Amino acid sequence: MSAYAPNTHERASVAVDLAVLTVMDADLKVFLVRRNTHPFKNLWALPGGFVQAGRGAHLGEDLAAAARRTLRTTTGLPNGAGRLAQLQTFGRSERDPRGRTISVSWTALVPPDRAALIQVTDAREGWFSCAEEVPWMRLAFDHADILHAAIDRTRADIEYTNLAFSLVPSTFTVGELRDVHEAVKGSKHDARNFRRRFQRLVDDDKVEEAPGRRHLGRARPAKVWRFKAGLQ
Amino acid sequence: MSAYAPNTHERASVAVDLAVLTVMDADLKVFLVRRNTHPFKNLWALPGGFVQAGRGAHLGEDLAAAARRTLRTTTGLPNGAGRLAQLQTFGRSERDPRGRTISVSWTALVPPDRAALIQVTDAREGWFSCAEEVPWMRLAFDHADILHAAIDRTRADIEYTNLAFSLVPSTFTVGELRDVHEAVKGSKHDARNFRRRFQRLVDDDKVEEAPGRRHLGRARPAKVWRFKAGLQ
DNA sequence: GCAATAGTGTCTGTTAGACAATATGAC
DNA sequence: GTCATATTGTCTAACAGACACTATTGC
Repeated sequence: MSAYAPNTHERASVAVDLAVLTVMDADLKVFLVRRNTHPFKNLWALPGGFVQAGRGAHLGEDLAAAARRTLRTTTGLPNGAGRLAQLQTFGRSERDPRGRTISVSWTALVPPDRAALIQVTDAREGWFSCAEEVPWMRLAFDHADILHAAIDRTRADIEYTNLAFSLVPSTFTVGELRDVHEAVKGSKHDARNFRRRFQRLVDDDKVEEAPGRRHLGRARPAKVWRFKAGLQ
Repeated sequence: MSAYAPNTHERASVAVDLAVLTVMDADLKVFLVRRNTHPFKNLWALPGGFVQAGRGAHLGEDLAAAARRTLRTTTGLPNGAGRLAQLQTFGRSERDPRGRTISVSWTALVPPDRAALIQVTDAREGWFSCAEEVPWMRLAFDHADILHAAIDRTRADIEYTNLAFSLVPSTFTVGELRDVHEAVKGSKHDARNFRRRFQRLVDDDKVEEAPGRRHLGRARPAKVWRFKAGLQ
């Protein structure tokens, strides 16, 4: 940034776009909204919004603040209900026919109990299966690229981060945690080997037993656990 | 991006800023330029530039194209001489006193033989040690944050990617490759264990022997190798 | 001979992957 | 009793870390 040369560069609109992900029914799902305005009217899109301008004494919004606000206003979830992480910035000059728009994309991981609270008021928003539905959908702008990047990143990160704990309720069973791994990876885990890795987290005091048991269907009830270490 | 509301968002300048890294003398170094204009005049900064506007039939520059151009014009290296990877986008509203500026930051890994070709014409640009010098320097804008993010990312990625091969010449010795790992990690490796990991790359046909030998000082000459698998 | 780096092999502990049997509760 | 899931243990292969010696050159 050696010189300020307003003639040689245009100023661009800056948007944040969110890949809001959750795991429901052992399936990775993304929250999409249907556009009701030009361009790409009636196509499904990632929820997003423009970074707010500063007015008066205000200096304008942080990128992270814009992402938080967008998650809040498009899903109705309170701040902090999802884990936001900056993903990648997309800026192809033709990506928005209205004019030069830079999209700073984020992943937002939402636990399923929070996701269930999102009021799907009409047919203009909803959850879609990343494995079954999304590959057949045409998304607005370059949102298909963004979504694929988000899924790839999540898939890579779940191996060596605590990200999976952002996709289960605050207390959970080993089976629920395994479902999250399997939904994100798209492949099955050996339940015994998974349990052994989980046991190491217990031994390392990353996870503790929570009161109660939980059982679905007519199976044996499972112990309930809570993640202790700080998220991240 | 549900609606286009020009009144509620400002248009921002979009810059690319580059953490140009190389390993020289077994030390991780970054290329910095000294600003000769307001703001932060005379402070050291990452090389950067604004994303070019479209004019006439041109639609304006891609973000990656802007990064390539900035690397070329600030270092004199031809396109393709460095490995560019998008890092993170910084957008604190007060990060540039001239007005709202979004910085899409990149790491550029340059092999040392290319880095040596960069003409350091005057005292307004040069290579600085990330371990010895950078921690004591005040950089322009939030470039210290960007540089730390670049170093952290490089340090994390070198463990499980082929990134190190972008920091050695096209043919190299095992010792040179080990120097790169040690410079990036900031810690020593056991030469025997490192050689064993390297041997696996040879067995997997990722690396092949190149003609000749290379020796520095009065030590035994080392075999010379070439990375076979495509970069990345 | 001395200094300096290149190059090789062993032992041990950790981890992942493959694999089967028993336990518990709903129905 | 049947069904469905929870829970536990063994064997093997791959890999990392610690560690010592010989080989080859310049001086």
